[in-house]
Amino acid sequence: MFIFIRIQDMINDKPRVRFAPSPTGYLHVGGLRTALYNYLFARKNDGEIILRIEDTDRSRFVEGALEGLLTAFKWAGIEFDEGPDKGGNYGPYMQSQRLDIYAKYALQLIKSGKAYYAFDTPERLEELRAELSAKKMQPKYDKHDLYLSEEQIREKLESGVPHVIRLNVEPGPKVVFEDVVRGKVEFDRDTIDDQILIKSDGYPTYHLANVVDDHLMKITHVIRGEEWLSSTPKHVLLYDYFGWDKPVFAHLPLLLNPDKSKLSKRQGDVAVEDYKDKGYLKEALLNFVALLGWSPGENLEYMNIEDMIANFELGKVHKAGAVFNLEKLNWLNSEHIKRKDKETLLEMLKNEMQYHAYNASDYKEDYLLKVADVMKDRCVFIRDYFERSPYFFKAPDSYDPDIKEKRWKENSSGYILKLADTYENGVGGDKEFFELNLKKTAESLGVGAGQLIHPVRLAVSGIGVGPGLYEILEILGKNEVVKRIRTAAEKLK
RNA sequence: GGCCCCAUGGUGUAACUGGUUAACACAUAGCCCUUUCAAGGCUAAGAGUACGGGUUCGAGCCCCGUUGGGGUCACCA
Repeated sequence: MFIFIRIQDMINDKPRVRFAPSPTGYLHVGGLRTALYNYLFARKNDGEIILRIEDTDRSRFVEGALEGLLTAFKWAGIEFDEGPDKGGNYGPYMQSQRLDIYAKYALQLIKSGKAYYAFDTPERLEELRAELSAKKMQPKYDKHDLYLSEEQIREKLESGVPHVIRLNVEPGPKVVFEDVVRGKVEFDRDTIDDQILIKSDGYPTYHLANVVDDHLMKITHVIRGEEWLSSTPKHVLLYDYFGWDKPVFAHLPLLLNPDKSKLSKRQGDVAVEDYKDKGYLKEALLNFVALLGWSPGENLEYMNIEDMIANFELGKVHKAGAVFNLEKLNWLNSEHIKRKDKETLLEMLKNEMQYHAYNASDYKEDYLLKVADVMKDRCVFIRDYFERSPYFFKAPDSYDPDIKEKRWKENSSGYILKLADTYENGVGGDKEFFELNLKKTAESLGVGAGQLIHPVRLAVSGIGVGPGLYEILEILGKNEVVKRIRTAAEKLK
């Protein structure tokens, strides 16, 4: 880390990082984590983060994919400094719009002998692969067309034989690079394939495009998932062939399924959108995903984005893959809800109402504010306001039979009716009023307060759990309380 | 299979450049609080750091090997 910072200082350049997804139509939570680390790194180090779309596979074109990505990032609150929607000085940021650039650099490589044309048919390549893997050898291109004469090449090109451009990996010393999270990583050159750089449709492959773009876009740190580690030597070779400075590499540990395989759709939700729809707060998702592979130490777990930026260090990223564990995400969600101020919660509550067939305008603002506040310690999701305390939004239309069985006695109707009268005739309406009068009534009835508390809870809420009874009564208000008690006394008789 | 990466309780992580009984959080169990349920507080159980060697006065931290897991080997990214 120190070395990197020094170099930054020397060339007086801010760190520039990028998130470079292929547009699959949705944002993967692993991608979110990668983007987040890039974002945290950029913000922490006063650098810039750009979004670049790696859409060089025409066969995988997905309509509206960019929009989906942008929407997810907007929801998550991750803002890029440059990108296809924002522009910037290093555009275009869609690789499909940079084809001429890649062609130019590929040609440069051909001229220097570091790349060559190849005219193999897919069938021949398939056979070659089959042959090699039958011999238990690494499937690798055999450099067949490297030895074509200039005449032959010109002839084929002129007659329009489909061709690709391949990287020419020559014998030499090991390819070595330093990874911020993993340290020194080395590969023997003969294990590196003559990767296709330009496909027969004229589009570049990832390997060429990302190296060219990272260089041209002045990317200083490449922070990406571990699945890229084994193709990094190809990239390193490209930088060397071009004579360019290499960026700093940091390969992040993978996000795993409970069975420790790479996090996949088959074993659960994988799109950011899914988590949003399930009711996770962006703060919680970000917080959770940040902790998968990184820890600020000092027992810090709950973090908002500012905390994360302040504490983030690439060097502290863990090496091993991390299992995506929903239980902790749930806990963080409740934790983030719990710490929201009630005004914020009110807005969230109002917004959520539409999904539960309620209308925010049917309730007074300060009423909802009290509800928001009193229930927040009991909610893992905002929808829990409706699932755990529906009685704040409508009078109970049924009563939990188990609670009735347990708490409702023969005399209950009479007792709570008497209490309703006391409430109705009393002066006041705060929780002390409800508590005092309940206790007085119990006393005059010669029974314990519990004989009233539990039936009243059932009467006003229909269930047996929730905030303190007197708080519920205060929020509901005297008239509603009296009404609900009388209704219940009748229905439960 | 080749290559590469990884390995601390069930899960996520901590343990300064090797230094006393391996720490925290989630989840689990119990207790306290609350005449409810949560939240909160307290406590418990749960790893001797995959295994085996080595270096060292001393190793979770360093070295070697083994095992296990993962990633990657496309005209996908």
